[in-house]
Amino acid sequence: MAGSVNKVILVGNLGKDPEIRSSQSGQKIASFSVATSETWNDRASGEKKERTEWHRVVVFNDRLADVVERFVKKGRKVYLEGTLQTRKWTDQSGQERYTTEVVLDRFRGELVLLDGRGGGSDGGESGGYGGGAPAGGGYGGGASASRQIGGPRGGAPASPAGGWDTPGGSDLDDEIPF
Amino acid sequence: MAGSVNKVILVGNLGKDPEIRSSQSGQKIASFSVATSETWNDRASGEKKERTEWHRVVVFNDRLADVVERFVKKGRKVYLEGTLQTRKWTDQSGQERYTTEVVLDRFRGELVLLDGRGGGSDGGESGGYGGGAPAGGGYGGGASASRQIGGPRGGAPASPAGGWDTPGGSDLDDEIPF
Amino acid sequence: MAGSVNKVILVGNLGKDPEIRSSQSGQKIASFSVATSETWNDRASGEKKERTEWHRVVVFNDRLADVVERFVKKGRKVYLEGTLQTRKWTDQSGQERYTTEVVLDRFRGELVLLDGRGGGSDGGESGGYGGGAPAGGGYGGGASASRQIGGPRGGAPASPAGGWDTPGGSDLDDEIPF
Amino acid sequence: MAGSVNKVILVGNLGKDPEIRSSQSGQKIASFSVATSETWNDRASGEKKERTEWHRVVVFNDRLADVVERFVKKGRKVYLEGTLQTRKWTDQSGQERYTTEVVLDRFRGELVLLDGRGGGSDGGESGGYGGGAPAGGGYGGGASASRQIGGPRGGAPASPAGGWDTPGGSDLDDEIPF
DNA sequence: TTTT
DNA sequence: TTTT
Repeated sequence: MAGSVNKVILVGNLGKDPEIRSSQSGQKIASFSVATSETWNDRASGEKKERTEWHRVVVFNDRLADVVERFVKKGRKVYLEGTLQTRKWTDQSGQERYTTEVVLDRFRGELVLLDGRGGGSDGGESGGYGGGAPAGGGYGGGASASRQIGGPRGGAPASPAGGWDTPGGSDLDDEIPF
Repeated sequence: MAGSVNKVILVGNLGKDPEIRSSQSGQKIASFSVATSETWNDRASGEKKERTEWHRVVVFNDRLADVVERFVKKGRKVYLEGTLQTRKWTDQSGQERYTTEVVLDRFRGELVLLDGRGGGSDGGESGGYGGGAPAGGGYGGGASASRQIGGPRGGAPASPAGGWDTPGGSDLDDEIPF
Repeated sequence: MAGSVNKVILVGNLGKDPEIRSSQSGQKIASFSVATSETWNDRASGEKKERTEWHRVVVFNDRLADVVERFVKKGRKVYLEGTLQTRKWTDQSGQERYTTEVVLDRFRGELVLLDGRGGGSDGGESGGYGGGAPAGGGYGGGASASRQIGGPRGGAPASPAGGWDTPGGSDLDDEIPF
Repeated sequence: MAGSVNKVILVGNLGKDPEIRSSQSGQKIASFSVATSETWNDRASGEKKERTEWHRVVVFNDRLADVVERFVKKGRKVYLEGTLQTRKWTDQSGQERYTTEVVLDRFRGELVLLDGRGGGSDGGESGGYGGGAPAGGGYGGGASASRQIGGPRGGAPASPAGGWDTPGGSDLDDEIPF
């Protein structure tokens, strides 16, 4: 169908450290669960209530999965954007099951780390994003599925301002042979 | 958890007419499935491929459910925004199952009708949004869960411009005793 | 026009403490600037570059403006959702000017506080969200424009699960006389 | 700043046909204005009111700009996603001015055509998306800034389901040497 | 004016 | 399983 949009935006915390595995072709895949929750005051009882929702997230994207592996830990808060996908599988008893996941793949998906704190209970976090500067990666806290080469956003952002604000100045395009 | 976001944005078409039912307390509930799809050219085979995803949508909101009942039909394209919720249920064989739905409720959710066409195969659509002007309802093609009273957006949008651009003019607040 | 969507989603940090003022009708209005930025490696020079964008945010919503006043300070990171609005005004020289703002109003807009840290350079922050528990307000870190009464999300979230997962159990509606 | 998000989502109609131009480096650039509007019933007067907002959109992305040039016409409804950017310029009188635009660039931005109708007043639209099937382009109504090569979504979407649902079947990765 |  |  032409003309559709399938987008999930979550801000939440990881319940556990991500699982990292590889596809048959060697692509890195990361998966983890993110909790979102909401609180409200029950009108009837006057009590404060809370409902937590767990979201299964799967990252089919080498670069993003690598970011996950290096910087995303249990307890960390992330902003992420992906698509909603339901897959069918068969359980041990032969029954068909369905699982809905938030998928970040090669083409769509964004991941932003939202806190600089350590990743939760594992004090042993080393080289993680939260521990200081990324270990020589230039990872700046945000990553999208846009491109594979050249870092997080992989080049220069659209920056018309440059050229337009500086008449006579060189067009940004000249500087970015993309 | 403080500080979380749970948001789904879909643009897609309904596979069937919505189902309308009532809760025990008399609240109107609407549910329907929305298809999103994406096409791509398979690199290996050179073939054009398509993948369709079906999303289960549930509307727990009297006013929005009413909009759904009146204007949303099979085949129609909608923009909608809701939250992702997974609920547990037990199937006939006593097994636990999980179903993930996009929920629009009293507090969050938006629904926008995106085409003026008839709603698909049912030629008998009468008084529907797609058939021309809404039949005396003032429904303007967009509806949010923000409020129950006063129509789709229930009053006036924030319009500081008015007051600021027209010094001396009456503050919009004066007109909207909310 | 029926069928339109106007939505801005930002995650960024406040450059200064918010300004709080009142409309003629006594409504509280909060405004502040949020910075978003992106970094990339310039392909030509190999240098790391950064571009910061400043967004003007205005909150026309008593309850949300109150949350801003109490918990949102310089340096804090927020998630917010609003609509894009451009207003015309006349400068001192009589020239027409336009300013584009992200507006959270009575009907639309969401604000989520994303860090628990102190609010930046002003060590004098007192009673702020970042400093510990909100001072007797029950503010849970997230707030939407959905309702005025009853707290952040003002009641109970849609929770069909309850009723459905517990056959024979009372409908949630019974518990939430909303 | 690490950890920020700058996102605009619009669904609206074009006020005029887009303008297409080229950067100094030969990159195609498209720009157009999109109207969103909201209607509400004024509580005081009982009148129906409407407020239309115009958004300036600029596409710095060869492929997307090409899609705009071919399929996006006056009156058409589009879903688009971009980033908010304000640029400074100097008017004829030497005064500094600011203009805020929604930017779709090489790295971020999405564009989805939402109606199959003709593009408005120009009855002469030929070969346009709205006139039926795209004229041999494989453009399927949605386009993102994700990649330059290989069509709209440029390959295969993440499709773990395939491999997982069909044990023994070939991993999708095998088919997509990306 | 923020942040990393 | 997270977080506040």
